[in-house]
Amino acid sequence: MGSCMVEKFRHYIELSDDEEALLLRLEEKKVKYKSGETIRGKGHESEDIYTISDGWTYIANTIDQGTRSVFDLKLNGDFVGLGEISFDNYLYDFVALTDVEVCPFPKQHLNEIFKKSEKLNRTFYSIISREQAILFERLISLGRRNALEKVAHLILEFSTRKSAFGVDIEGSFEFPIKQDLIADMLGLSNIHVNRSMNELKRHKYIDYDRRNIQILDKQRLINLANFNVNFLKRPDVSWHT
Amino acid sequence: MGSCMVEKFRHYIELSDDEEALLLRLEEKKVKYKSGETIRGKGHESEDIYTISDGWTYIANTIDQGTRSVFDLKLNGDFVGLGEISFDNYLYDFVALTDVEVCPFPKQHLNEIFKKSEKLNRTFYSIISREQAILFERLISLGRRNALEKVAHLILEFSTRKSAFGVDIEGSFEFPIKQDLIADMLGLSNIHVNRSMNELKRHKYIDYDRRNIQILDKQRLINLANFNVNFLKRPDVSWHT
DNA sequence: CGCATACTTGAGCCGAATCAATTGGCGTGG
DNA sequence: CCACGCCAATTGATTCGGCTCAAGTATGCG
Repeated sequence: MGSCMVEKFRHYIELSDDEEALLLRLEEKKVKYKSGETIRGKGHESEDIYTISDGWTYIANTIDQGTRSVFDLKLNGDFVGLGEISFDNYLYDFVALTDVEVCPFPKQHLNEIFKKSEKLNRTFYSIISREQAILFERLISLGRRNALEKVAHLILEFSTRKSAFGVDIEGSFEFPIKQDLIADMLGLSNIHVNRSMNELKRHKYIDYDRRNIQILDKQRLINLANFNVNFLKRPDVSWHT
Repeated sequence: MGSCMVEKFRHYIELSDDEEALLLRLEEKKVKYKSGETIRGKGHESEDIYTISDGWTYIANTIDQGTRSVFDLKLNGDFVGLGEISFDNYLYDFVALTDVEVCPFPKQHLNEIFKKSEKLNRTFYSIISREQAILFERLISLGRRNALEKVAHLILEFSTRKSAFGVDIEGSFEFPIKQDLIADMLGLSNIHVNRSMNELKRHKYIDYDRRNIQILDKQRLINLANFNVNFLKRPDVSWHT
């Protein structure tokens, strides 16, 4: 099978052969990690950027042995480290949530890409742009939504992010995330996450079991969460035209 | 006086004459806004990126006539719109907090810069990188700090951001921000922000009046807020070497 | 001097945290 | 194939931080 990354870029732009080759180079090396392993710890010096080729990972910060903030999940086709590209040491932990396969590559490869392809350079700005939009929406959740809305919004966010490139079978999708992790993403306690998810289930917004979620009434969920359907849309890379 | 932007870039890198000219072009046009004016409303189509040449502004999102999220303040020398570069419409409001002077310039100017100077291109990645670090720290505040810690952290953040390029006179600095705005940055009510600030004052962490804050015991404040002194440090742009 | 816009303070309430069990699922080994 | 043990999910009781509502006080400005 072709590279997930190349496929993803093809959603944004047309790729020349040279450009495809440049991208393929980012995924030459593949490394596997087991669920729960820290791929790259906070403070660890690293010259590498990563691509997720299979599985789920997350970026987090732990203080005080017990309080953790989870900034984002990184899925198949996402980059990790782009936003920290100018820091010598990684500021946060990068952890395998499921068993994963990731592709580390040196930052220098990016410089080469930037140099050789204006179009790819712009696409990377787009990608960072989208990452920032996700963070902004998370800030809204954390600051101004209650627990039920937070959980609802998160579910919609990942439903959308998954279905962007995968299959969306009747709103049902894989969601192998422990409630503790959701709690640390949303600034809640795991217990309250549980209560909120059960309330969503009880009121027929969603249904779920240990590893799958099904959205039963998407529109009502969107209303509840005040979900902005645009913020995850495919970024535009042709602002030069 | 020279351009603030050029001066700021000089903190990061050496600039050739050509590069300086490219940057100066971004600040050719200057526009003034009065305190409270919306410089560029959410949803408004815009081809422009902005530079702040004087004053304070903020980026925010308002829903429901009463719930607002303020993502960040943008000060002298900051960019606005970089992170939204690939969206046709601005996703959020950009508002003048004090009387300000801003410099709008078309996105196309950036493409030219990226094309002509690898070094400047990398510097822009660095700038975005730092912006992201600020957002991550805000996520920690919103998710896992209590009101007192949130306020303490915010004060330290802006103290640091101001002193990076300005003068830091005995920890006292201008802080013309209404408590409502702090509340909407931290996900609190204005009333609770008030109580928290007064508690910080009562316990001699800080002193303040309507427009200035003075940090009385920086180390104690840093401990309270669990402030990471590194996250705002000058990003590195030489990751290619 | 008077109005408007913050800032301040108090009382009561509520959403979410914490503490404390209990249940259920699943992998492992006997 | 079942029993054990672990870990996540669930449920209940209680507490508490921060919100809301409601007044009152500065501060600045025309």
